[in-house]
Amino acid sequence: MRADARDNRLRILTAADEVFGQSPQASTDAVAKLAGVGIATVFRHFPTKTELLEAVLTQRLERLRDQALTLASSDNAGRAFYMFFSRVVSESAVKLAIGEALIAAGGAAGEDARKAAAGLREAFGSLLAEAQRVGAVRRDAGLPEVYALLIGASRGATARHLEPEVRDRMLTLVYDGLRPAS
Amino acid sequence: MRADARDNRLRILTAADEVFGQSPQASTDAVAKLAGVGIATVFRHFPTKTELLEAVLTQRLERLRDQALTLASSDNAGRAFYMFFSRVVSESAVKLAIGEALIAAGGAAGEDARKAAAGLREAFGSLLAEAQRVGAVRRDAGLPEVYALLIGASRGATARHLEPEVRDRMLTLVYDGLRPAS
DNA sequence: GAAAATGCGGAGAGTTGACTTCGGTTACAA
DNA sequence: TTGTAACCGAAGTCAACTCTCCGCATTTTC
Repeated sequence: MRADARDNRLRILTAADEVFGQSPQASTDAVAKLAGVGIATVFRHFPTKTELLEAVLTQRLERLRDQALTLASSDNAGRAFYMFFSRVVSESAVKLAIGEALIAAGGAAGEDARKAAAGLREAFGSLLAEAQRVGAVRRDAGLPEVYALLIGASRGATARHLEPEVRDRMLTLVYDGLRPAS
Repeated sequence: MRADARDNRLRILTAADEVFGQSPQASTDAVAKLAGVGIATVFRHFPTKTELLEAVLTQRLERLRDQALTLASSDNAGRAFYMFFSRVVSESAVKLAIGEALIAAGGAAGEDARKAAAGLREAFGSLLAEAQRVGAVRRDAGLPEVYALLIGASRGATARHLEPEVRDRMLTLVYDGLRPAS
């Protein structure tokens, strides 16, 4: 692979992350413009728009998974769990919007994105299990519902440009529901 | 207004609710087909697609507000609050998707929809206040964060066709966070 | 330093969807 | 019953967007 090609691919991915982050239904033109390349170049690297969206989504999911894995090796499992939860809610809102655009556009998510999503879910599961083991999260809470709550909280926070204080108070409510009954 | 015109308008609204409920980005053609009228008829009643979406959304929001008001006159404020919360989460998933499509399409929501949304929020606020008065919901929870939680839970439930049992377990977590510390 | 191969960019083909036009039809009043 | 005004639907316009073709530039290799 030629050096300029690899370079362009990276530039396109970065630009796509930025553009789709702001509006997941932006046109491919917009991505090309921001990346400073022609439209054809974008389509050469990512034959369809769906594949481009998927690449961006996969990248974001993997980044989150890595953060979860890093936190999992922390010595305070409870803190790690709640910290990751908060981080996802405040930062990853965009990712979910992209995932939805992808599903809406291409029907089903591609193999890579699916695998990345499963990886993230698994990493989050480890975090949850550890937090439950040390008594920071109630034991009767299963991964499916906690994960749903994570996604919901993220999307609720995105929906209307929630102010940080309101978001934090909302998370307080969520966390109080997750803690073991004292 | 001629009788057939009023009739058609109603048929179009019903069809639009159905079509946009399944896929908010459906074409106007699809709505016309389901309503059994020509495309021009749809555009005569709703000059732009945005207005059609807004009409559907407004209708749904008002329906929800009416349900909230009905429940508010119940004699068990706590039960009324949690029942409404659950109902919104299980039923209104679609409405949020429509609202999002509207915002994505038209930029800002129209006047009618905005007013209907405010009405719903206010009705929900009454429900919350009553529930707090009788001690069914903790007093330090404000309307903004509880409303954000409502929206988030709804959207989390929509995101991935959540199974009913998982959804209920998620709501258990949310409700435990909302109850006063025992 | 030049040939060969590979990547690049802009113009355009093809499709999709919002919105309009116009001839024919139907509801309502006299 | 009949005139007319409003309404209806099919076909058409127009803009936007995804994806392709082809001449040109750049990198690589000897």
